[in-house]
Amino acid sequence: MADSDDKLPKYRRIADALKDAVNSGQYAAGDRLPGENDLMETYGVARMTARQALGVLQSEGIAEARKGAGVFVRDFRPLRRRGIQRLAEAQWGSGRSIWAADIDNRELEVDQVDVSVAVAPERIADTLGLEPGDSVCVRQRRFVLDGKPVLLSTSYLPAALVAGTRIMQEDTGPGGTYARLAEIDAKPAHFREELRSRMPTADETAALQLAAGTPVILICRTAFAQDHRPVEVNEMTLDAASYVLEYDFDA
Amino acid sequence: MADSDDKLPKYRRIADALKDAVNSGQYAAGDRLPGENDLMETYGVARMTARQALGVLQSEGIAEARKGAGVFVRDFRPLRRRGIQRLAEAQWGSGRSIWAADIDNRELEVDQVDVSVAVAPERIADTLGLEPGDSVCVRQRRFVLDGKPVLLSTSYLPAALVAGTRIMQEDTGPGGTYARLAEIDAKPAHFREELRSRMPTADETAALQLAAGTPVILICRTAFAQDHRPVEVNEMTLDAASYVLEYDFDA
DNA sequence: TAGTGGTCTAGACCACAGC
DNA sequence: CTGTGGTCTAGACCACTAC
Repeated sequence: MADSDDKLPKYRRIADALKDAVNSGQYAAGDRLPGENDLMETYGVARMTARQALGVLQSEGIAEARKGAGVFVRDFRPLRRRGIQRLAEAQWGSGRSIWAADIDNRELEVDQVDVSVAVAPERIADTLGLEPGDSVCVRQRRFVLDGKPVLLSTSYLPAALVAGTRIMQEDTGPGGTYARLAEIDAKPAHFREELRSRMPTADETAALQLAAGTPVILICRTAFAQDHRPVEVNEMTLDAASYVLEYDFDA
Repeated sequence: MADSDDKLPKYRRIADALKDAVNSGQYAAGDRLPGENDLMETYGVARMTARQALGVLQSEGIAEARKGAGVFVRDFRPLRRRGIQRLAEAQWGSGRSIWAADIDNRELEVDQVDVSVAVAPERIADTLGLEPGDSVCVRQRRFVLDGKPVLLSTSYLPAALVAGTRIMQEDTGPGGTYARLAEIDAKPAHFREELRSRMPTADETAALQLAAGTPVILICRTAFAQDHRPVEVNEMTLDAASYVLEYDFDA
């Protein structure tokens, strides 16, 4: 109701009607919506107009087109990421992975791993307090939930610091990178996370298999040792539809 | 270079060429990009195809169309919001607004204020531990930076708790709502912020004057008193292009 | 094979911006 | 006023999906 369509373009009215139908429960998550041909007939519009209406729902993240099959209502069951508890020393200090703190009885797996050494990009060198041209250990990973990629992570550590440690290997051992840093007198004591959100690039869309209308959340985390020296920068790219981020803190 | 266009659709190639030109600095923020007519001529394509190419840049938040004028490269200078320091008691305890912690020598102003009493929505009643049908004080505000709205905030407090206090007025006085809560034995001691990101609804697009291709960040903050009783829920909607969120914490 | 969405063309009229 | 983007039509061919 309240279809106060003064002079809304046709495609907006059709889109609004579809959205109302979805919100009213007429179509549930996973259901197929009326296709281009259906809309052309129902509303007496041209193909491009029906298409544009369906495009609105896709760009708002409400629906998802599957080639040759139809347009479907998207599901939305995000993972809860506890920003602070997950990095408490009790997590990795006890040999558990910090990623274990993310799962709500669902499986979060590492899908792709790549470890290499390279010259530090300028912004990383700045943050880590390195000289231009210094090398860093680069650890790239992709995380998959229920078969769908949800997170890309690229971690940078000063090569001079971590040379010869298990951090240079694909499997960093119990407690992960942070437990290993603790063993070489570089135990993380303080973290800073910076968050942004924007629409994905084509590369990100491919790597995370993102539906149209899904933003990404960028997290840049810097880990500092007790002496305030930065020891790691971790740049993450999250499928925004797959995550809720939580931060708990005192006044 | 590296235009490895195997079988990319025309509009994607045109879009990629434009993106390269933007990234290489050929077009700076605020510059006008080649219009539909220019692209039709340059690439020998139909109007809808040129249009689709420009649509890619807009939906990725790179460019912004202005009716009757052209398509322009968007500017991007986000505001830094320090999630934890800004809520430290030292902020509001000293009579300063928590919003003062957001500005980087730029003006953040309240644009619209509305204070009312209403029945608590179900999710709010749940979070605040109220019975269904209980009333809440609802404080709605819009914040503007450099003339552009960047943040919508709706704060809910139990009506029984704040009745008769300055929290029910538009101007809550020095230190704001939290300072007033402290005066009635409900001083916030702990906070939880939950973050999501998604594409905006039509209402949000209008209220925040969002360009196409701009996501919103949703923050739901719950404030707890010393005795762990929830005293406020604040739902915020941020223009994602206007904000960087920062959280600092110890291991 | 029939139907779906993805891409593309070649036109059209409109509202709005800037000169 | 001219040019811009916004909307819309009526066709077309393709690749893919499901049956």
